Amino acid sequence: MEFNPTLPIYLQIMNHIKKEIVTGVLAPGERIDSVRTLSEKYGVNLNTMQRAFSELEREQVISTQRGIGSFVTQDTHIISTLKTEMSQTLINEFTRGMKSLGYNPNEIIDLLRKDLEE
Amino acid sequence: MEFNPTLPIYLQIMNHIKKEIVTGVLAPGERIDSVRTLSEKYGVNLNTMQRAFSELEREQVISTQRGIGSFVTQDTHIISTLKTEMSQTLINEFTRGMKSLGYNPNEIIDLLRKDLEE
Amino acid sequence: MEFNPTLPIYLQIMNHIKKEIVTGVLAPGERIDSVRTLSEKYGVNLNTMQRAFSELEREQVISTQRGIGSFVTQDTHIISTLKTEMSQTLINEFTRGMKSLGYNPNEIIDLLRKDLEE
Amino acid sequence: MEFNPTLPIYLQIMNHIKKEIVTGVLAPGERIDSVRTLSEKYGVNLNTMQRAFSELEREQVISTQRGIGSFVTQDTHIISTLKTEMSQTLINEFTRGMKSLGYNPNEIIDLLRKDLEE
DNA sequence: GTGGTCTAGACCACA
DNA sequence: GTGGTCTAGACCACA
Repeated sequence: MEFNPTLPIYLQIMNHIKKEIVTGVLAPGERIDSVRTLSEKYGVNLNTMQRAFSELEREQVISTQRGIGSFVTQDTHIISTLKTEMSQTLINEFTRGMKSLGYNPNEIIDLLRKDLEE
Repeated sequence: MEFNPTLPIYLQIMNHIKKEIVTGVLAPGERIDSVRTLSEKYGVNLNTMQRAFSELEREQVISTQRGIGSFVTQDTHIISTLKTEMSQTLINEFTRGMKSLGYNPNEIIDLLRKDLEE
Repeated sequence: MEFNPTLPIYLQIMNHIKKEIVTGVLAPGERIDSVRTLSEKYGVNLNTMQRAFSELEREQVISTQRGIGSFVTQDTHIISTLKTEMSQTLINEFTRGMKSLGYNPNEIIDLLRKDLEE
Repeated sequence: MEFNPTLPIYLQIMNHIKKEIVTGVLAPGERIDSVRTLSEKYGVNLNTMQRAFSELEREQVISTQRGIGSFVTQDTHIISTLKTEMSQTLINEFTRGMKSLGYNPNEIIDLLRKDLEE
């Protein structure tokens, strides 16, 4: 059995920023705090924050302009795709876990519905 | 922002054993491998495995008889409660995540249903 | 006027490795020296070499297996595309330079032909 | 492997001025801005600009008269030789690069011709 | 100020 | 052994 290692910090930061974009905390086109500012805010090394940013840029979620700063994408299609991807990941983790406990699809939906109706 | 630390290994082991009990891999009343055997099998320190066992015993999921061994509880009520607890944890994580993405209960159920119908 | 900065070392290393792949010095599927070995061979920091590798992997030119090593892609289509891209870059630099000196296409071709016939 | 260091700034400036002479932006015999003026325009140290000028003078591309200023050579033979030298440098870089990618002379000419015909 | 690159060195998971 | 992550800190180009 292999034990769960911690999700790398840069990935946790990426997820956090993505969530802020998907939920509108960070609006399309909005300027994001500088890597310096955020590295202090998150309490991580500058390089770690830069890695998060460069990966987010590679995924076209943000765009960076040297000497100016980084900005949330203005492409709402990318943002909606992001939301779908992130929800799909949650769904997959959930259904995989429930199935490994022995629940079938109908039971999973019933349990979820009961929980949400409370 | 705080980062997710790794879940302590003894808790990961506990969850793994609980899952085996809930899904019937380990039957009610069945003898469990010794702490020593399992610590080698999982590649963890003996103390770590002992901690997992003592916690499981405290939760009445297993019972240990000195000089004889450890056994899965025969109380099926405890086992079914265990299953409910574990599924509830998954449900909570899932709904919390989906809500933080901005989905409302109806949307969550719809997305899950579509996913499970595939 | 802006002055040419040095091409980042990790890009120079990427180009060097790409050239070895395109020319067959590194065969498809062949194992590449470890990042440690190469960082010593090239006299650069381990992190710089890792950056070169991770970018090459992102471009699917090499594939990396944790704990084992990195390998040249076996996809010959990727390799031939790589060759085309690299030659196109050289062609663009050349024609841009010649045109800025005042040569027209026919003159450029003539000069090149005379040079190559020597 | 040795890495490409940045071309010294005075050489970059020399090339830039040579290109302006070869392409006629600076006509034969035309007066060139003073070292002082140009060092500010290029944003470089006065000494750097002086070095560029003294090298250009050594190559007889410009001539300087104390107290009056610097002038582009009136010798069109020198200018045409300059053009040939600069194009030869581009040709050498290009053919060396293409050959190191594995192309033979005929292929190089074909690729260039196709590119220029577009 | 801003982001980009690089070094030096540590610790980790995996095989 | 192998690659992956992270920190601390330096220097750079660009605006």
